[in-house]
Amino acid sequence: MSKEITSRAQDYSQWYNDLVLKGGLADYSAVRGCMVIKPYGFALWENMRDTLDKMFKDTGHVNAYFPLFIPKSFLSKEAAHVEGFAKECAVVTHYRLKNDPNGGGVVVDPEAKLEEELIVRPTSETIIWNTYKDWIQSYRDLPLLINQWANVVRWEMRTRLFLRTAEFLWQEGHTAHATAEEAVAETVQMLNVYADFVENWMALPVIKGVKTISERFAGAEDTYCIEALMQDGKALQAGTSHFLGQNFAKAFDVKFLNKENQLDHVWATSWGVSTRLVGALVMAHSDDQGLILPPRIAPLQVVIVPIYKGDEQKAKIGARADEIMSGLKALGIRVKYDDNDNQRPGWKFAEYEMKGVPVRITLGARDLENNIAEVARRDSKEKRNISLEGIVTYIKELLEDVQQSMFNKAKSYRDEHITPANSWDEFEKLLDEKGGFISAHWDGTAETEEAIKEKTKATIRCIPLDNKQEAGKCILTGKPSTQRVLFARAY
RNA sequence: CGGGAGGUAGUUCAGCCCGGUAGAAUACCUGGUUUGGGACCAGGGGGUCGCAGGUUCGAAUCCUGUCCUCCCGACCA
Repeated sequence: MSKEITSRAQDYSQWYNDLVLKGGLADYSAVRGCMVIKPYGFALWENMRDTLDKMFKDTGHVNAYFPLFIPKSFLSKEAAHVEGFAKECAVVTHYRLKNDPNGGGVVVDPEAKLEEELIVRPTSETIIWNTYKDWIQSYRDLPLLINQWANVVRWEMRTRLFLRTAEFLWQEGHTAHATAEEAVAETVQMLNVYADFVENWMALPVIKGVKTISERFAGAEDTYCIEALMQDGKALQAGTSHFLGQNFAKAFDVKFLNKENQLDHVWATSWGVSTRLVGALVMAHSDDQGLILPPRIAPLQVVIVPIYKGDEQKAKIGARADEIMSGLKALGIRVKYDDNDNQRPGWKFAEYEMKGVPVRITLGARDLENNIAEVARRDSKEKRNISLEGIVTYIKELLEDVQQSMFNKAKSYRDEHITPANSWDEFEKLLDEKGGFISAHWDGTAETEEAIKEKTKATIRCIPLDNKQEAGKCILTGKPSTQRVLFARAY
């Protein structure tokens, strides 16, 4: 069968690709580094997007949209920012094509060169702050709490479906505040929103923390992050929230009059999550049979597969399935009845397992006689015969249970893979043999961080929030340290 | 951007070394039998061999260029 999946043990990377492609989430495209998100994958993203969007609005944010193109000069206004993004920007230099005089189709019209080149946004801080300058005059205009859903382009050398593509979809929040304290509070609030979403909707436990200076967003004073752990023991940054200080306000001259009638630069934040979350979801939960999607964001939560001989049985089962469906739909459950004659039940079972549908109901003629249905859950593969009387309630509870089980499973895996290391030998051994997060002392210097990365490929993923303070010695240099930080190899 | 592998039917691949009418399995269409874990029989349709040049009487096959993908590295969300 062409739909077989490479096992995790055999080739983890290929397993991931197989899931994305054969699970129907995305396809490669004709454009280097760019993917086509297919309807099933997009439905998943839409569920994530809609949930997050509501959470943003519940915390007082509104949506807006800023241009795809950014004048080149904008990007150079904030030194650290341009440093961070210059190497991966797509640049528009011309605005017109013409027929090739040599007959080779169309060519760029050399006459149509832009006065100032346009950058395809890798992120929107610059164009947004250039705009905020006009929107903000006094403290009464603050805070300004805006989010945008958009695509961005970062010209990556090496791409992977969802995890790193040249173009990706995301949201970016950009807020302006009167005080540093308020901006920091916003940064932390949005980090908590992300953690809440990823844990409670994606069933994926995260560690909240702060990035070291070298891992910080280009142009930020502080970068907060949520870090998740994948099944191969590698960490994945699932979201970031930045306290930008007054860096962009100064670069774009955004000032406001405070209550004391004094002019001051505003304080900023930005925060984002992207379609990378889809990749995280796939890698964290799925198995060798296919995707396993958490019920709360699964495009399809329940599928009903009928088993029948002849039209008469099919009609009877169909009628009963309709009742179950309307019961489920009344509770807001996303359900599909698959009575397609072209595939046999066994094929459908395998297919919906591949696609990670959380719950399957099998309804056959034999079941109708006994007034039951077979209910199978995707996460544990457990099957159980359930009386048709209370099946709707049972399914509702089962979906909650699957959601919770998925989180618990991922959490115990994660917790088992946060390991303290107290010597360099132990540190290297853990990285190579166990993987996951390694909690170790670090002397706080960028040099040591870089040296460790050089030697082991492991980076400091974060300094956990509310980290325990304890005296110790740096894992590499032996210099004094006040706390442990989390190291890991990462995506 | 460096190293390696690859691109032939919707999909997975054979054919290429040694140039001579483009193949298999699966999927698809029709009819029939089936249906509790990826059904079976019979018939049928489908490919500018990634793209562009070149060599040749003749190119999927040889040569050059180019695009895309995968894996490994450097860089990064």
